[in-house]
Amino acid sequence: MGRPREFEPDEALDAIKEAFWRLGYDGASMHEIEAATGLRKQSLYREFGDKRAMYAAALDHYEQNEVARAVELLEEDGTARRRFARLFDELIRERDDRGCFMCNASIDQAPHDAAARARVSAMLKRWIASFETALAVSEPYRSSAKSRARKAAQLAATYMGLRVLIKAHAPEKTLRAAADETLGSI
Amino acid sequence: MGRPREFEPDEALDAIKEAFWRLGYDGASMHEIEAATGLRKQSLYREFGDKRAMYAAALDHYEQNEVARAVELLEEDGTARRRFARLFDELIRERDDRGCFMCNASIDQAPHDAAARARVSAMLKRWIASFETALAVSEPYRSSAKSRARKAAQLAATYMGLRVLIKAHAPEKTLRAAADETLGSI
DNA sequence: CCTGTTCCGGACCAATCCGTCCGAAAAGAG
DNA sequence: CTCTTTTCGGACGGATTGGTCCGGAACAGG
Repeated sequence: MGRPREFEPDEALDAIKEAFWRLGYDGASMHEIEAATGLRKQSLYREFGDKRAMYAAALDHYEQNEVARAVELLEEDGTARRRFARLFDELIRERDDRGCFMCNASIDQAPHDAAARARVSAMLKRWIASFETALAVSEPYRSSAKSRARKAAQLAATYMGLRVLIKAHAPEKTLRAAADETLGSI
Repeated sequence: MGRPREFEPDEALDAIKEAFWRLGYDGASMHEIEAATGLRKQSLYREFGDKRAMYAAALDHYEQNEVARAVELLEEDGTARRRFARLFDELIRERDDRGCFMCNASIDQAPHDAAARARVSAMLKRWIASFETALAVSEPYRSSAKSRARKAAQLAATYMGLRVLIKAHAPEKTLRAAADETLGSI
């Protein structure tokens, strides 16, 4: 009974995520979010709560989509090196200047927002775990937990660093060099 | 003639930098900056202009101090590997959770602020150039410009990535592993 | 003394922010 | 039709923001 909701919550959340991702928490005013979603603020507040809750939901949405997609990419076939080459190649080819939403959140919101901090922390664990899983298909990483953990940590640092360099508009040659140098050591 | 200025501009700028570094551009209100510097807003506006100009000056101050200090650390004696080990060791030992002011700026201000973008870009170039200089004391990097550029790019990505991981409170073991893995390949 | 500059502290302003509330229209269920 | 719920659009409030301005006190040089 009652008038049915006219929007798709997941689509709205996707637009909210996009706004926060592109503009940051402070940069994305409720006015911007209204424009991005095409919804009025009451609809947004009723559906998601306040702005903080929208941000937390946006981070969750990022994990369930962008992060999950990268994890799947690492789970496709090929040697460990081949898998990471796919990940890094796509990263450099797209050169998404919104950066990594998780990295952005860790810098501009995690210090003030406990909910965001918890989500960043959980997402980071998932990243590193999936790096280890992808490494484990090849030697010596399958046999040696130590070399697996070390290489996963290095790859994680390189990945995050590349995303920062992309955001800072480093030349493609630098990005390629950094990626190739690390990929070659797998 | 006239009453003399009672504060040291460089000390004030240092406090301003600290506030922006710790809180971000939006998080550091003029009220916070007054508290951080111990000065009233008129003194600040007269000395530095508006808030944007203070942020730009803070970035310059960061380059002339923190970045310059790291560059000097890389110019001390030792093999290339030893030099970067010093840099990374200090990074991990301090685990400064303000993060890298340049990285922070590239994420939360560079997209909207052309002056900040230019400073980030210049600082990044300086970083990479100093990495190449430090590498050039050892073979094969002295002889091969190509391997020098590649390794410098990798080290830059690793360094930025480590700073993000530190900000995200990754466990020390992960940081150490990432640093050691890359240092070992120099 | 006089003049010029800075300092303090607060008043003030216009804008923006998040969030709530209202009224009227729309759309489904009973 | 009557309920109930959602949607729209805007008004509204309370807080905060960056920035200006003012008055009086402090401090220097002439």
